[in-house]
Amino acid sequence: MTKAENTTRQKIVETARALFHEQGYHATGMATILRLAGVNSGSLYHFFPSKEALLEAVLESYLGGLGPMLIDPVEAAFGDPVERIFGLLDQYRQALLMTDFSYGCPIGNLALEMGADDGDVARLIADNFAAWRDAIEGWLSAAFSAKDVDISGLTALTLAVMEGALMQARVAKKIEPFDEAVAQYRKMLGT
Amino acid sequence: MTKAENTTRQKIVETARALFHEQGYHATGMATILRLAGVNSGSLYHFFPSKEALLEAVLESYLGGLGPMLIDPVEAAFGDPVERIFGLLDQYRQALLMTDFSYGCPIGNLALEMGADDGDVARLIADNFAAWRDAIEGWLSAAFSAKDVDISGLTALTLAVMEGALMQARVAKKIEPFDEAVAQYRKMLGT
DNA sequence: GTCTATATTAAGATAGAC
DNA sequence: GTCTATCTTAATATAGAC
Repeated sequence: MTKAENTTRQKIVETARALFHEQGYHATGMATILRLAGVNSGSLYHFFPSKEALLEAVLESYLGGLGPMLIDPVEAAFGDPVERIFGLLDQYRQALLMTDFSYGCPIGNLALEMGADDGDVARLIADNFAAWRDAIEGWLSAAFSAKDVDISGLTALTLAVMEGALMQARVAKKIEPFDEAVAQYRKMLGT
Repeated sequence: MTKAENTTRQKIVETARALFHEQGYHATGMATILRLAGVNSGSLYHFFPSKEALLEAVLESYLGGLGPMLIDPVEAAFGDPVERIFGLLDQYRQALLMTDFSYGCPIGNLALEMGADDGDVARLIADNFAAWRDAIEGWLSAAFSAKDVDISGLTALTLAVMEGALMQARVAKKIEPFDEAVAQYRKMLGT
């Protein structure tokens, strides 16, 4: 994973990632992935023994991309830990607005669609959530460690607001529920 | 809908509701619904022209059941409007514990799985969310109307906590994230 | 690693007698 | 309204040459 990846494999994972995100896992057929990736069946199954294995690779790519794609840019843009949290929330907000409210959290979507799952997929989803938790918990610790604050609880609430506010705005096809929930959360943080 | 429903139709909707909830919509095959409902293909398609139409009936049943199945019992059990909110949250908590953390919000699950949808299904999901919003907003109004509180924003935050806390506990397969998020929310309400 | 062709099963849905 | 039988297409996956 450290050196440059095989181009074909990479193209397959990126195409699958986009389609799983837009349509969901079960609603996406292998044939569609093959067509959009411009790859033949034999190549895909050379790299991945099954559709589920491909999903696992997608989840690994989310895990690997969390830092470089989301956390690092936000940390570079904002020095204050609390503003980093709102910077992250604003990323979601912008994604909602740019996609006419069709954007959903890729991990949250898969988490709810794959609910019953109990194998590597479930573990990778949990790993992704744990990585998000760690980043947010780090910021909250930096901001509130000296005070009498339940950092772990505040982290759980923060993630709940992110996922729950996104879900509501997407369903209602308007930004208000997201903005309102975030505003209440900000007020609660007391900053 | 006011008189007693056809038994076969009812059985189909109930079976589909359970399977869609446990497995998701796309992961559930018509053959499985037919087998578990003990009904033949011809009967199902007599009542519902398509799988999507069946999903719409399921979503209508959730809408119709929200009051009798969830809101009314909670209102009967708790007089205080704030305790009604926590009574509702405790329903989710109990469901999580009783299902070994496989329980998910049926509407939330479908909302994220059906994201791209744009027809009757999306509208019915939005209607369900709106009905939840109305119930919670009513309780929050009763509790805080006299004070300087953004009732609409607090409603959005409440729903976000419900959905987001449930999602986290389900993914982590433990109750802590749910309890922590709810505790922070309660602290925030200042009651 | 990639190609074409194809196997196999399941999907959603329909036909037409009763 | 219900039955059995079946259609059609799509699904995931494989075979075997190159």
